[in-house]
Amino acid sequence: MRTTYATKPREQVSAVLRREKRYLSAAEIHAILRKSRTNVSLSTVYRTLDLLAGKGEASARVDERGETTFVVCDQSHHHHAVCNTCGKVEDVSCEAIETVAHALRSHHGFKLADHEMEFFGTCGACR
Amino acid sequence: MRTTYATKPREQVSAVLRREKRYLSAAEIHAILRKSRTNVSLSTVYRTLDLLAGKGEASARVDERGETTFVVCDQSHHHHAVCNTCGKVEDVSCEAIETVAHALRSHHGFKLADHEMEFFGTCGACR
DNA sequence: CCCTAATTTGCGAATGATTTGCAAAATCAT
DNA sequence: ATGATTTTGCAAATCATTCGCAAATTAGGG
Ligand SMILES: [Zn+2]
Ligand SMILES: [Zn+2]
Ligand SMILES: [Zn+2]
Ligand SMILES: [Zn+2]
Repeated sequence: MRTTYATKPREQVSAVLRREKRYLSAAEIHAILRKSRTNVSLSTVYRTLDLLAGKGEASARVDERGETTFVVCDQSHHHHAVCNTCGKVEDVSCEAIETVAHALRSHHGFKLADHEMEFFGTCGACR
Repeated sequence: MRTTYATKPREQVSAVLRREKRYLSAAEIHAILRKSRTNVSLSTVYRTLDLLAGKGEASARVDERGETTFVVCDQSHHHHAVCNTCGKVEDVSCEAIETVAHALRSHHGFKLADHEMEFFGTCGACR
């Protein structure tokens, strides 16, 4: 039978993501856990991140250095506004896509199936 | 003095991108060149791609396998519509962002500075 | 509780894409 | 052509991520 265990290491990785609310790499999460004397192996961090991403509880993004980073994430369709200063990520609802879909179809003959969107700027707290 | 030479290998890598008009990894470009008996080392393909991306003549994207891929690209701000069937990439002008910027500011207190957007679907030729 | 089966962990080794160092080859301005 | 400068190719080094496997944990009865 294929069940998934709720283990301590998994909860600890997940807790870091929920607390930080910003994109973190496996190595960063591993370092954060270490600092609080919580020993979770890097492999387990990687495996847990894959798990969370698979369940849609986290979403991934490759940063400029080529490292894959993760952030806790709403299950429903939405996009991310990332603060350039503090790194915090806010969920943003997806509107205006209907308009774009229509323009794509009529101007390019392109039938839109999916899309990705991400915003960068300065969040309210950092201004 | 810091000049850039227009060399044969660079032109050959660039030509592949201009001809294919789809996202290609360094390895794929290397393979395509090989097939046409054009010998350019993989290192040079990598270095040329970095160069093109730096000049804004190509834009990069990490595919689902984690490989960085490149496509020839207009210098001006725009987005990409990628065909799920043939892979061809079309440049799409950026509209509707004014609306989004305004909503981000009023609903989230977020000051938009930059954004990324990418579309996936079926192009006119593939329907 | 205690036991067993199923799943997960941690470690170190393997992988695979990208980078780097350096001598030889190519390019460019004179 | 000539010499200074930049680029190339190759092999070795990096570095994030994945894997294999024995030991440790978890879930669920009995
Ligand atoms: Zn902020
Ligand atoms: Zn959307
Ligand atoms: Zn197509
Ligand atoms: Zn835009």
